[in-house]
This record gives sequence, structure tokens and C-alpha cells, in this order.
Amino acid sequence: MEKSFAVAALSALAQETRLEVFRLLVEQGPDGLPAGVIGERLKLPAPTLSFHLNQLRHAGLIGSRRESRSIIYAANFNAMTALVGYLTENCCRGQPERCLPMVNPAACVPVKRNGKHARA
Amino acid sequence: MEKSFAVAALSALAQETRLEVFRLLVEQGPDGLPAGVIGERLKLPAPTLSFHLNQLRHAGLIGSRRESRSIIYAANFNAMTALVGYLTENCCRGQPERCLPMVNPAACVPVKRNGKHARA
DNA sequence: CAGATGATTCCATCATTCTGGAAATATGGA
DNA sequence: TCCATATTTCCAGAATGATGGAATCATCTG
Repeated sequence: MEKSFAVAALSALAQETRLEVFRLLVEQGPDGLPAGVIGERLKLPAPTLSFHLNQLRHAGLIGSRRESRSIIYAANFNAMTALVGYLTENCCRGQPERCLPMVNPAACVPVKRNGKHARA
Repeated sequence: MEKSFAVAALSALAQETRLEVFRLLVEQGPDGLPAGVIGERLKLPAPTLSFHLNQLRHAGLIGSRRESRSIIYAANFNAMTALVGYLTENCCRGQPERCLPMVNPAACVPVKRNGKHARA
């Protein structure tokens, strides 16, 4: 993962409204939700929601598809995983046992992607 | 984890310089590094670095201790884990198999903390 | 095509954040 | 005490981000 991608993703999530939107979509799973429903649940004016959905989409954290009049948004789970992996990458110089007393091993070596960071 | 904590942590990381600092400290492990060394490695003017270290510290992502004239900063691995857990919490309405085709199980159900989100 | 519905773009306003020089504070050594 | 080192605080200018009303675009139905 690129540093600029990570910054974009983190910036997108670093805002209360967007974080709520994202978590709602993560909870929903791959099926996602139409913009209207999201706005209804989180009580957001349409332009505000649209702005935030755009930020999340440009950051690659969510995807969208049109379905009749609605536009359905869904979390991008690959991006989520990649971001988490980027944050925790190389933790403790590859000696995760050094932070294991404090964290779950999975968080320290989370992304098993063509074996690159795998250790467990 | 509180929503406001998560937003603070994400805001702190959503900035290129701070993300670099944090990743450097994650790599260093619990021993951490003195501010001066961080500034040297990342080529940052002291006031700029100090500003960013403060942001990270206020967000709870790093801790500091004085050691003679130096101030040593180290990543807070508990906070890191909690943040990752918050992002991925309840993914796919507790049916992680729905996003498993896309992500590593560990990323979907990462934080085993008093059994609250544990599933594997 | 006309009307209704779902969503986006435009844009001005307001608010927050980043940057680094100069000055200040803390610690240790001669 | 005086000086050097390590780091922080102060501050102001520059840049970036959020908000929501009005207008616009896209799609479906009759």
C-alpha cells in the first residue's frame, strides 16, 4: 500500500460523520445501502452526505453502484484490510513478541497477502 | 472505544508527517526513540516535529517519558489495537464469512478483548 | 412528455489545521 | 553560575476542509 493512499484513507475516516457512514457500511457487508437510507439513518442533509460519500469513495474505502434510481454504497473490505496492515506493518522490527504482551497477535501481523508479512 | 477517541486517533494519523512518525515508532517497538532522533531521521524542523508529536500524544497513540535531556516517544500498542478493532467492529453483522472471501479473518475479527468481539 | 423521486454539483461561508522562526523552558556538565 | 543541548511554546500567515440551500441531473412511472 502506498503512503499517499493510506493518508487519503485515514483522512477520509478522520471525520465523525464519515466514520459513522463507514462503520455503518462495514456492518452492512458487501450488499451495502442506498444513499437515501444512509442519510435517513444518520440524519444527514443530502448534500452533506453526498460530499462525505464522495470523500470515502475517492479514498477507495467504499464503492458504489447504481440500482435503478438509487445509488448503493458498500464498504471496500480489501481497502480496509490493507489500511490496517499498513498501520501495523513491521511492528517491533519483526519481533511481534515484543508488543504481544500488549496486543493481539492478529493485530500485529494481520495481513496475510501473498505471504509478505505472514508470521503466524 | 469511544467514537471521539477514534476520530482523534484517525485525525492524528491522517497526516503524512505524523503517519511517518507513528510508523517509525511502531517499528521501533516499546523502547521508542528520542524526539531528536525522530526529527533527524525524518528531516523535520524541531517545532514542526514537536507539534506533530503533541497531536499523536493527545490522541493517545504515543506516549512519552523523559530520560535525562531527551524525551523518548513510543507507540501505544493498545491504542493501535483498539483503533483497528473499532474500524472493523461488527463487520458484516457478525457474519464475517460474508467478507472473508475478501479479507483475512484476523482483520475482520481482530480484537480479542474480554471476549467481546471474539468469534474465532 | 410531465411529474415524482433519488442523488449530485455549485458555491459562499465558516472553521480548522499546518508550518517554522524566534523565544522560552528543562536538564546536565564544567 | 554559565554554557551547551534537547525540546517545547508562541504566533501569524497560508492552506485545507466542512456545511447546507438552491439548482441540476438521472431514472422511473403513467
